[in-house]
This record gives sequence, C-alpha cells and structure tokens, in this order.
Amino acid sequence: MSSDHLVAPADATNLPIARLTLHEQIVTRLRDMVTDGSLPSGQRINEVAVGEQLGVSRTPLREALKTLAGEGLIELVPGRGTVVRKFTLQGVADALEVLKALEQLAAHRACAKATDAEIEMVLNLHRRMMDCYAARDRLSYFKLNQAIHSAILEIAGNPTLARMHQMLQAQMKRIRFIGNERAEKWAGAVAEHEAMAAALAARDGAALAVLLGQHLDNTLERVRDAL
Amino acid sequence: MSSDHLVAPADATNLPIARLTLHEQIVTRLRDMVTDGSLPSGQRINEVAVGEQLGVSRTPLREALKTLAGEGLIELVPGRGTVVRKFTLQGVADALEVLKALEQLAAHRACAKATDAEIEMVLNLHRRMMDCYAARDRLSYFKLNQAIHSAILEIAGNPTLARMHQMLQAQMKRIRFIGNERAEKWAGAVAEHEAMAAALAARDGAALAVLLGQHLDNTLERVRDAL
DNA sequence: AGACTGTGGACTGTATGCAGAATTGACGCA
DNA sequence: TGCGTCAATTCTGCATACAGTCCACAGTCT
Repeated sequence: MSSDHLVAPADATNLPIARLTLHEQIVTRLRDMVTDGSLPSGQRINEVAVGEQLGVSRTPLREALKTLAGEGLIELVPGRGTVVRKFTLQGVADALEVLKALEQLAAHRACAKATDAEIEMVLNLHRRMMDCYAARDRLSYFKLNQAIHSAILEIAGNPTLARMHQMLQAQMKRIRFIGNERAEKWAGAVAEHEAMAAALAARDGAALAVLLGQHLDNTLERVRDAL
Repeated sequence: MSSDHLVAPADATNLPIARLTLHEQIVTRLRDMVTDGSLPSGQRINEVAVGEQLGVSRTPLREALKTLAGEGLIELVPGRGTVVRKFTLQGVADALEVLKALEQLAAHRACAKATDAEIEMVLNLHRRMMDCYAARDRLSYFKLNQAIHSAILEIAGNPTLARMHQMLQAQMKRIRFIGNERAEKWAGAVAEHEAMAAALAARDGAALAVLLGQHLDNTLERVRDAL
C-alpha cells in the first residue's frame, strides 16, 4: 500500500474533522426550518412528526428543542410542548436595540484591533455582496450580509460578544429575510452598507458605530410590515 | 360541611400554581451547584452520578445540560460529555465588557421610563443591602446586589435585554461570589453602589451608565486573583 | 338549548435499555 | 524505567417503552 494513503488528501484542511452529534445537526436543521418558514412562527411542534420528518428519534430532537429554547427561537410550554416563538413589533424593536448595543461595541473593538488582512476580508465580502445586489440575487446577498456582520463580530475578538450576537441574529434572521423584499428598502440598506464599509476601511470605530446604529434603526422600519 | 372548605386557605395566592417540569428544576439546581462550587469549574459531569444525586434519570438531566450549555455555563464535548466551563482572565474580561454594554443600555432606559414606585423599590433593595454590609452578611449582600442589577434590567422593560443579562450574570455569579472576599474590595464596591443609587434617584441615566461602567471595570480588578 | 362532566385518543415527560466510543489500567517491550 | 498497545470497563448517545397530562367530543343533566 503506498504511503500516499497516510497523508491528507488534497482538499482536506488541517482542522479537526467536525464531530457532529445528532443533537447538533438537528439544532441547525431546525434553525434553518424556522428561517425558511417551514416551521411557521406560532406553530406548535409535534415531536413525533418532526422526528419522523428528520429521521431521528424523539430523544435527540427534544434535546435540540431545549437548546433552541435557550437561544430564544422557540418557547417551551410545560405539558403542552414547544411552539415557534412569535414576534411582536415591540419584541423585534427590543431585540434590535440589544443588537445595536452589541454591534456598536464590536465596531469599536474591531476598528481598534483588526489587521489589514481582516479588513480586506470584510471589504471583499462587501464587494461580493454588492455584486449580488447588482444581480438582484436576494438569497446570496442576504447570506453575505449576515456574514459581514458576523465577521466584524469575529474580528472584535470577544467570544462572549460573538455568542450573544449570534443568538440575536438567529432570532432576527427570519424577519430580516422577509424584510428586504421591497426594492426601495433594499436600496436603502445597500447605501448604508457602503458607508459602513468606508468607515471600516478608515478604521473609524466611532463612525462605524454610528452608522451601524442607524442601519439597525432603519432595519426596524424596513421589517415593520413584515409582522 | 361548612363552605369554608371551598375558599382558599390563608396562605394561598391566587396565582396559577407553578408547574415546573423536572427539566426546569434540574436546570436551576445545576446552576446553583455551579455557583456554590459543588460542581467545580473544569469538572467533567458524570451523568449517572449526578442523576442519582438529584434522584432523576438521565433523560431530563441531559436536557437540562443542553439548556445550560446554551447559557454558556457548561460546555458540551461530543463523545465525551459535558464539563463545567472554565474561565480565563480574558474570558471574564470579555464577559464583563458585554455585561457593561447591556447594563449601560438598561441604565438609560430605566432612568427614562421608571415609575417613582419602581425607583423606590430599587432604593429599598439598596438600603437593605447596605444593612447587610454593615452586618458583614456577605451572602445576603451578594443576593441583594444581584437583585438590584436585575431590577434595573427589569425596569428597562426589554425582555430580550433582560434575558441576555441574566445569562451573563449567571456565568459571572461564581466568580463574583469569590471576588468580594477581601474587605477593602468589598468596601470599594459598596461605595460605587452608593453613587449608583444616587444617580438612579436623580434619574440621571448618563451618570448611572458611567458609574455602572466603572463598577464593572473595577469588578474585573476585584475578581482578578479569584482565578 | 346550554352548560357541565366523563371518556378516549394524542402527545408530552420521564425512565430504561442497548450499541458504540472513550478512558483506564495492565502488560509487554525497548 | 518509560512508552506503546490492547483489552476491560465506563460512559455517552440514541432509541424505545411507559406513564401522566392535555384536548376534543359526546353524553347527561338542568
């Protein structure tokens, strides 16, 4: 047997291979199902039905539901199971307010400590996002948008901050997704992103924080009638 | 039979009786066990052992562990179970930084919209806490301290904000508890609380935010050698 | 007719059982 | 003595089984 088999194949990274438990996989699947609407908000989740649909037993499914409840995506009603959380306008406003505080903190930190390579990476994401806007590719735009915000949070280098942000972002994902449907709203968001990219390139944390704040304030307006 | 038996006994409230699932009870028990140190940080959790200790089977216990993992109190290691999360100095600093952002947001909101009764309620907690300090009752002081911070978060009237704050506060609880052991540190914290109470009484959100920020910055120093 | 009560089915909450991965400790070897 | 290997044991991950709760519908009584 040639020793080639002992070295990593060409496409392998050196990262430890992902050891996903069933529980974790279910968590991400359910998160996606909430985002894409196959689990409508307010819907009661039937454990046996969803379990069969995903091909898993109730045990890991229930564990996943507990995790998602901790993230605030669903709610546990004792004796009556779980329902997908329903957002009121006020609830969204509240969440966006917290998101704003977190992202502004991240903005200051990120601008202060980002390497040139990291900034270039974000700007690259931004350019690709703009291409998607030009092509009116809403789904790709949306994913890159989230990636940019997450990247800034990563660069800030505060794992706790990143965790909290991800939780909130997951909650808002569904609503934001339906939010940018109207063309003029989308255009507005794009303009804001241009300004934010410029502030980041200039490492102007204060300016970036202000722009992020405005962006999120406007987000509330954009998603207003998506409820 | 006298109709007296049909009315509620003297000590009964009219609130719906708390329907706690086993899962929820286990969550709070485990949280306490992490705080009081009976589950030392870094310790690997043996499901059968802890299950027997609490008198529950592994299923609800595992569900509780998933919840706590979502809160960041413990970590799930695939194939190897769960361990109580270990904090580095940097990790605590990161968490306190986020806590600061959240509490400052809450400070502004709370000062803006609190009723007189709510402010009086917090000031009352504060006075009771000072009594505990005078009596050197560390445990009661500690609980009232947490209660004050939580109360301000409640008054802010943003459930999402309150949720995030509670998660972080739960993480820091253990460390803070060992933090105030030295008398001079305790005195410093007390002085800061006096100033914060005054700012709240004056409904000066900006001042309260600044004071909270300093308080948390100092908290980091106070807990520094508790790691 | 309307309201209340009892019963059956469905679903959640908890316990237990089983298979596979991980750890420990002994043993052999250098 | 130190290190690597391998087997036994322990523990986790998942599935299944059982028990208790909720809900809807039908029957009964006023």
